[in-house]
Amino acid sequence: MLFTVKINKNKDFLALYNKGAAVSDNNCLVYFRKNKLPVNRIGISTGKKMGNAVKRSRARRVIRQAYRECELLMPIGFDIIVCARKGAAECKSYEITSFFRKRLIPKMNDPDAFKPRNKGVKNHKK
RNA sequence: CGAGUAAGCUAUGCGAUAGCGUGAACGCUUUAUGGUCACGAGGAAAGUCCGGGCAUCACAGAGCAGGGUAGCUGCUAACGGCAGCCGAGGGCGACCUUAGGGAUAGUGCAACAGAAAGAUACUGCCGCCGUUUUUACGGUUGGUGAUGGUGGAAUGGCGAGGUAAGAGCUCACCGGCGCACAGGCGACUGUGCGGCCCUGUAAACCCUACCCGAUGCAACGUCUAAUGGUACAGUCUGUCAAUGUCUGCUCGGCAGGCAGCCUGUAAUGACGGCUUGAACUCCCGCGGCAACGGGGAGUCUGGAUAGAUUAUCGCACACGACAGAACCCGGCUUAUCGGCUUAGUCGCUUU
Repeated sequence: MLFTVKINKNKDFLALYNKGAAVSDNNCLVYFRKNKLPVNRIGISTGKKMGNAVKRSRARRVIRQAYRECELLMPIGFDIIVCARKGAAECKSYEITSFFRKRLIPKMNDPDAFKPRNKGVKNHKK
């Protein structure tokens, strides 16, 4: 992968869960956030809810393949975390690719993408 | 042909495009990197239930406690594994199952039922004595031992003899126990003799024999940036006398706590450990019933580190189960769509 580093620190994962913007469908849930670096950083999370080790590996591979296909289209300078959901083990990789293209990339390019989400959360609490 | 038994093999295949990890040589002044070639999950990789290797330690040693194993002989690095055999049980048979030491070392328990779950007693049977015509009733009495609806289990079973009534009291057969002899490395088997003391339970405590230090690769080792005196370690000095640790306890050993000075180290990251090993394949007029051992030739073919070993499409058919290495081996157990091979057994039909 050309412009991409892997995320392997629990600290980074927690920061994204709390402060990142999110997009989701049945197969996966994506958090993202600007990181002020010249590269993208990606992490893939497959929890035990997914199933056994074979299913989790399958989900991880499909997501990685989808990311690879979309990589050149993405803006640079983001942290991204993809959490696999139950559908990810059975679906084809182009399903996730199209999800990335139609939903995720437009939002990443939108400068106001994650401001409204934070406000929205606060408003719900009030 | 059908039914059944045992052992073993296999684990969708092929192609196209794109991509990932490791290694090799090549290209480039070097780095970055580039294309090329080779290789890249399993029979259970799983559960983590046993056994080892390897590593570390505040490991002297002894005893007790604790844990494990439990027919015999062998195999093995070792085992709770495997092989062969013995005993017991099941099947017409091929064959299968077996947590299979000790109940005369001791203690405990045996609900309900039943007279009784150690045995003394009660009830019964018979003798004797007394009362009485007999029957029957009674006894500070003697003998006897299993008749007593039960129960998982009742003093070996069953038959005959025997007797006042009975009883292994005697006898035949069967079963158990002990001793002797014979066979076997041994578990054990066979034969003979003997007397009848011997309820079950040890996945109840316990006894006997043998074995066991703890922790696991996030073990452990090497190198290193920055900061600050934060944490840890060490020497020395002063002071305190309680504590920690060696699986638990005892003896015993080892280490001390606090303050000050000085010296050093660690956190982070990288690399090693990390894959050549009790390895795999083939062969032998090799040894052994076998597990296994010996010899010869050849191969080396996962080593990731947020974790590579794939994604998408097409074709074929029997429409694809369970399932993904994380230090490495030997087993066990559990999950599993199907397909195939070999060797015995029983039954039927035909010749």
